[in-house]
Amino acid sequence: MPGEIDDHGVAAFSKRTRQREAVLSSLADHPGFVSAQTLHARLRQAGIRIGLTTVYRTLHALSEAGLLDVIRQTRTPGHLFAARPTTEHQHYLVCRRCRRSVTITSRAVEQWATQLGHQHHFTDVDHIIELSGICHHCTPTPRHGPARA
Amino acid sequence: MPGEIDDHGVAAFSKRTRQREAVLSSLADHPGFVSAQTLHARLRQAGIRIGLTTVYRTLHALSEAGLLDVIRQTRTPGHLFAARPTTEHQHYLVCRRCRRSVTITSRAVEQWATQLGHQHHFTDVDHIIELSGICHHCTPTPRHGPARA
DNA sequence: ATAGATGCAAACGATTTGCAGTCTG
DNA sequence: CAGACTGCAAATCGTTTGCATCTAT
Repeated sequence: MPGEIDDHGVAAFSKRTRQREAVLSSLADHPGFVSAQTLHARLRQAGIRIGLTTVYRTLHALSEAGLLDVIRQTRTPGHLFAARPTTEHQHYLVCRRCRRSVTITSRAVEQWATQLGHQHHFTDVDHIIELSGICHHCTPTPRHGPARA
Repeated sequence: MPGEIDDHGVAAFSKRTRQREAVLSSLADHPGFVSAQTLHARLRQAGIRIGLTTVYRTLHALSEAGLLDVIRQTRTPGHLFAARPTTEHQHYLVCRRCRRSVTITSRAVEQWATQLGHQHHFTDVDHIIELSGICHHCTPTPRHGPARA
């Protein structure tokens, strides 16, 4: 069968549908983190007919399958999703303002986390590391005027 | 313009009330993490008359003041709060089943996070590290010793 | 044909807010 | 007394679920 579209290696679904293609495609194109709602809006703006529910369900299935990374920020409600760039466990440094993110790979921290689990007799240890800050693009330029502390 | 009083510290409250005492007291007594709702129930069961709203507001104020640690788990909705044991930044290894938690202090990771921010030109870098697993009390298969090598 | 996928609307659960009444400094 | 605090109810908000319909295989 010549000329097939990349399956994205998804075994999380048993049927191939237009909307699931769209979700994967959008996620692949946009490297940053998105909320389900934002993704939904993005898809609709792209002319794709898809329901919010489906977006949620697809996102959920994908992260279950380990194809997505999910993060939550302490003050911001909801989850943020991003396609997992590699098969390796990664973390991100996300800009709180523009949401631009930098991928972090640190075997040291992975090991630290795992070892820590063993030390405390925990099994099935999982870790979530969320780094956030203000990137240089968003750094409030030190200007003159009504200064604040 | 008026001289603003920049209050960074522990001036979260200006009045002392019965319910606030109770929240702080309960938090101090129970070392683990609690959800606002659970804390509320706990307080009521202790015979304290307090509204859920107040619990939320108090918890919020306390964490703003840096007196509490707040974590969120990926699948579990809501936040979990715990009194900050020391003034140092700490992390926790939380059992996903019984919620028992172990306090982790690692300057190495703190530095790693901070340095990472600098490397990527991020300012105001903050990090959230959540470790979870199944503690030995809750291990599904009550075997002796870690079977993994 | 048939199990899986979709989507709308309603349900949900956690958290917030409007507002009137209460209490502390 | 004034402003801070409280609490109920209603409003939000992100997410999930019921259910009837559609569709890929």
